[in-house]
Amino acid sequence: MRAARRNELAEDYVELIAELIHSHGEARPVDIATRMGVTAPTVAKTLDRLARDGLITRAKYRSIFLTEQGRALAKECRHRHEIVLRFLLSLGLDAETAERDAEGIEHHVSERTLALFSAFANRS
Amino acid sequence: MRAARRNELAEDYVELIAELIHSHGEARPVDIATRMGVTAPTVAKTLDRLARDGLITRAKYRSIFLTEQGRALAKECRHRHEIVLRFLLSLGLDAETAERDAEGIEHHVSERTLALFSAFANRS
DNA sequence: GCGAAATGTTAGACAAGGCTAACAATCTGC
DNA sequence: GCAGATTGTTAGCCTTGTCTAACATTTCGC
Repeated sequence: MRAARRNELAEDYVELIAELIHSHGEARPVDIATRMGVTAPTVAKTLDRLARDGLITRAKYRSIFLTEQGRALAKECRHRHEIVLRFLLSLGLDAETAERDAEGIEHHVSERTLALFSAFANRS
Repeated sequence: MRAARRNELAEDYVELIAELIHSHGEARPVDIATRMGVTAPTVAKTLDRLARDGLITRAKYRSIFLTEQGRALAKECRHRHEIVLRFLLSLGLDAETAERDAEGIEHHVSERTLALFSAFANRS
């Protein structure tokens, strides 16, 4: 039973939804589409999957809410993202590249690696 | 025109094929299936796509060859993989976790980050 | 050198993640 | 408070990546 593999897309959506709610007060599909660089129907279909998987709740033509589970995932993702980002910056990477790379890397670091990243960023 | 996004699966296959050719003298679907943890038909279909994309050549019931383009990609991937792996090890990560994380991370590091990883591994 | 085992292929199903086209609802500025 | 703009949804298509079932070929042991 390997499984439990990270669903990167779900993590990115949930993280973004949390961020939109925080910064805009609500998460609307149009903003998600813009930020993710996909079309509105793609967002709609993906949101349906997230709802099916219990990460969000939504109603037709209404903005999106995170479930308890969604909030927990978003928090965990943000935490991982922060550590990877701080680590890359402390290595000397420019802010823009650090942000881009962090988004790719954050889904692939083990707990152990994350701990080392965190320690490195803190001590340097 | 964003595009040119890395095809992780293609990279993993090509890297593995190069490795199998190097270590076993040839790359056979059965070994690819084992190493990738997928079934034989999945490998067959993926190999067809790689052939379509000009990365490998193959003939029915024969082992697989990399094209010039495939070899170039394999070389580039191996190079990236090596750097990421050495970097993680030099950070103090255990070999097994380093190998696993490197496989995930190698597809997401920019040239710039790679250079920093390399420098860090060399100086420490 | 033949029959069984191993390997490879084909066919067909399915889910995810993407798109365009067409339509429906909501919001906004007079 | 209505018309037009914006936003959201639905339908339908496509590719990728995965599987199982069935069949074909090659290889190996004797």
